[in-house]
Amino acid sequence: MNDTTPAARTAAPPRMTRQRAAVADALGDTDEFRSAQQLHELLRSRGDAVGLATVYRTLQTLADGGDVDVLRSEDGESLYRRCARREHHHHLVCRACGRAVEIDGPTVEQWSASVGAAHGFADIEHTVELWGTCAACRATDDRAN
Amino acid sequence: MNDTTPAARTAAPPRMTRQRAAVADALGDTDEFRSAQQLHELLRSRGDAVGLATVYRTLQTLADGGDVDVLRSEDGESLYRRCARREHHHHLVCRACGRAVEIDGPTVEQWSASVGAAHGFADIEHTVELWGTCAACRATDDRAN
DNA sequence: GGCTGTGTTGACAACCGTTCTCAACTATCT
DNA sequence: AGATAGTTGAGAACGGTTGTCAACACAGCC
Repeated sequence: MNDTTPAARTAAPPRMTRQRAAVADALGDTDEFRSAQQLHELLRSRGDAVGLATVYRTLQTLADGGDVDVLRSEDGESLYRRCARREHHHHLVCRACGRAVEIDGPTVEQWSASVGAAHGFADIEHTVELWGTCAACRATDDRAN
Repeated sequence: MNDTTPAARTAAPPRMTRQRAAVADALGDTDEFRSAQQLHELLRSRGDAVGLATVYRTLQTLADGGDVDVLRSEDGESLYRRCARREHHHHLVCRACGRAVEIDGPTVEQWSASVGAAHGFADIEHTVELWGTCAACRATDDRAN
């Protein structure tokens, strides 16, 4: 009943590949939330192409490990970004370019827990995201008009 | 330059049909958020079937008119429900059954506006939803174990 | 009541983001 | 170098949603 691997339970020793490095690198560059498809395209245009499926897989892995934050755009697309801090936080995101600022919802955590309890709900999670148009994008917009 | 219709600008006089009534009725029944597909199935099983496309269209119309609230489930599906109040509010939603309670985020409105302004963002909107498991669903769950 | 004309419907195709499949590939260990 | 097992990628499949368009049915009119 003894395992051949020392780590026993965890079946998968992760492996460093060009593709994973490329995706991680692309995320490291920016403070903007990016979709899987955008990243796929970005990598392709950079010259080190990575299969779309691999981009999705890698992002999912990174997200599971807490290395990147995921959120859903207003039309349901998943957006990814590497945030400065790993602790729970929220975002103020630009609808147009994806640029984001990490913010705290000071009272949100406690509030959500107590509201949940008050109504007999358990395992409370909360979604708190702010959307807006950043100054840079507004400038671009004005110029276009 | 005069129109044949009295209302001029608004090109579309809405028309009451069996289908629209059925969808509205199905929404009136419950305090649970339901997906378009669930409603479609519900109507079919009730005997007064409505085409899936029509369900989607009707829900969209109702949502645009502020007659139903829409939110995205954790896996991206759109969920609809007729809420008691039309004013802006948030929800505490059961992950399992969709049952929802309308809640206020007392300080959220002001907070989001000021955070947005502080970072030079305009047209701020916020997404604030609470997810949990309601008492009834926990009971069902326990019984299953 | 019947006519008529325009908003509405529904079966089906198309779309789009995402996940699955599986044979070829390659990082890693020996 | 060779063996092993995790990884990749092209393309198919999937699931929710929207578009298409000919048949249909409300609503006003005769």
